[in-house]
Amino acid sequence: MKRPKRPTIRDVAEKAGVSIATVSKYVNGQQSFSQGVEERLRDAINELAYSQNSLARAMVTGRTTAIGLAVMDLANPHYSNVVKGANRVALANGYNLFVVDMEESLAAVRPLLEALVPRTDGLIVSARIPKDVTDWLAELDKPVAFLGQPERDDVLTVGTDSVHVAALLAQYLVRQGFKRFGYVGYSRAPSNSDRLQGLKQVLEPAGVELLIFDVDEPTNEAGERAAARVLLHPDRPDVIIGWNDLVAIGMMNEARSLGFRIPDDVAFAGIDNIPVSRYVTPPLTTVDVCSQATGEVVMKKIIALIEGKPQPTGLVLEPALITRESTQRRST
Amino acid sequence: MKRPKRPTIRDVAEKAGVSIATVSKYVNGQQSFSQGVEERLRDAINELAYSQNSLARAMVTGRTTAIGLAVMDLANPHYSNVVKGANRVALANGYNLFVVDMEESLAAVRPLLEALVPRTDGLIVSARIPKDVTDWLAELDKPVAFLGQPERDDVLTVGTDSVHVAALLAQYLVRQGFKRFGYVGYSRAPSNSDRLQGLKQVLEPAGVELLIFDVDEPTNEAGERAAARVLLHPDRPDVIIGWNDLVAIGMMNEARSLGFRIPDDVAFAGIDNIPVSRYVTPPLTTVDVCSQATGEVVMKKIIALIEGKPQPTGLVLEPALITRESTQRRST
DNA sequence: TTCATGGAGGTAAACGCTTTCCTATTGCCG
DNA sequence: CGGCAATAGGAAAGCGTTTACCTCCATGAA
Repeated sequence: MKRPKRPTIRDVAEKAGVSIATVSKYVNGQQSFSQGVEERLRDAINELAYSQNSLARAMVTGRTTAIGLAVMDLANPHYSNVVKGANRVALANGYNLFVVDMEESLAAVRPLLEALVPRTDGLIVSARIPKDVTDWLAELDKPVAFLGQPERDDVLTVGTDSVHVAALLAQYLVRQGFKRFGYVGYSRAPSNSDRLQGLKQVLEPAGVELLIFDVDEPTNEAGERAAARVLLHPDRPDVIIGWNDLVAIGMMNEARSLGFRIPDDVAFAGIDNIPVSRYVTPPLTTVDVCSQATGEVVMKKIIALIEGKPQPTGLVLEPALITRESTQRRST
Repeated sequence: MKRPKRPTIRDVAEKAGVSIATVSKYVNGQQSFSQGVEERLRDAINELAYSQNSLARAMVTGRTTAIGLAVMDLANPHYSNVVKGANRVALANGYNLFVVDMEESLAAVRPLLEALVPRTDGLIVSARIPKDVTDWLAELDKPVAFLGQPERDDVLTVGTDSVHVAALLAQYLVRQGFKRFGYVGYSRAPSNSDRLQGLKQVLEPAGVELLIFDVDEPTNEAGERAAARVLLHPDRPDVIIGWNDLVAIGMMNEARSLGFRIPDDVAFAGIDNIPVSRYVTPPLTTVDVCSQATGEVVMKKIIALIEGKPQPTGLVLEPALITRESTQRRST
């Protein structure tokens, strides 16, 4: 269909009657040229629609001007926002951002990253990948940053403190007068135990019950499936905290189908503050984990690292409690 | 910080005491080896933690086993789903998918794509990019596919028919008895006029009014901003169609804040059937545009193209009307 | 007129790999 | 034990660039 091979620097040189070195210098704006040469070069490039082969360039310079960002699930708005933030900063600094979706398939993650590494100057990887892969990445010859909770203290990690996030939410809910807490976690995430710790830290001293449930994926659908299990529990919670907003929203929806009034029969809260949490009914109480800022910060840091400026390895962002109607009882 | 240069095939060859050709053959499993060599190779590779430099490989083979997908806005769940579909198919076929977010910044799109082209075996680009870029892409030496409405008939394009999508929705709404239609479009998208055409095609014969408004970006926020303009119009519509679900949801939310009852005072419908449209209150009537299937289909086709199997250039998916409560009046 | 100066433009090596084409060794059969 | 095919392993070219280094010519100062 499209036979014509891409033109190379050699084609341009030939057409313009100069050496390839000259073309290279012209394309990269490295020196000035006599009027004749400059003109011929410009014409040749336009006629051939030449553009640099970034692969070949990267091979010799060792720089790709690209950064890779590997996330667990692009369909999760939390990650979409991280990507947004990262992308803006990358573009503003002249880097391209290549995003790859690991699809929660932890097994296949290594080859995927191996393919990504040589194509980029630095990598941002969402945590929650196998330890051996983490270690391999950390030993790499190029900067790597992680999203989430630090697993090693010698590598750049950006995120909020899960313990703190959970505690923040629990404190507020206790103050609201809730007595029986349900937590629907995602045990495959390492930070699940941190969140539990944060909850217990607040709930135990307050003498409040905590029932723990689990979902097998952090999605709306999993939340819907989990809802009945939680709501029909003999000791039904009066407030349910979802692993994230997606799970909480799924549960809340199902709860309504089952005839529960929210928040009066049962209240819900999530974590992440994804955009839609404002739009569901009732609007969802949640904790803002600075998704977009995370992307921005991690990108700034990794660019600094790429450019040889050493950076502190850990960076924790301050979460913010977002209270909405899903936890505000009229009686209170 | 991380001084050690990545090991190359040469390091492995040296350590194992063989030639680099042998290492290459081993790594790519191209021939059998004597026991001694095989063992030394395996050990050397493990000890050095060697992995191929995919850039160098791509240079010589001319194949990257990667596909690029450039979308307008990754934060739009419609695109997230396209990506999901595409990613699954890519992975299943041994390709990596690199996603880039063009951020609606049409000006900077050309350099971005120029960087992407040499790094991939094929490109999928969401339509709505400048004509000259489209043409440049179409002339490329590698397969390109577009998402959306075909702008040229010699290049693979996958999507739903915008005229049809709009008509489908309009038909249903007319049948529901709505009399004054509002349409809040996104005029910067070429398909906006197709949608208008689809609406008019149905509404004019039915003798139904159509008021047209515009948003400057297809987001929740833009919907919220537009809502007042539409709702306070002297000739207020009894049903409002948003450019997409995001806009519709934003408007609906604002409408409720303004005290309108939905759908009794004013009904809303969107387009795309993004996941959250089920979870808002009331659930949003919309048209499913097969986001995920679009991704799957376009990826299958482009892989076929890469592997030399010619494909039909156009492929239109059948949209499906999704009726929900946001347009179901109790009175009806 | 001469000679240093500087800048335009060229030559060739190198980046890390694959692949074609050889060579040399092995195993097998008669 | 001789001869042949089969096959393990190596040498070298080449993918499209950049870049260090070199040459050459024009310019200007003495």
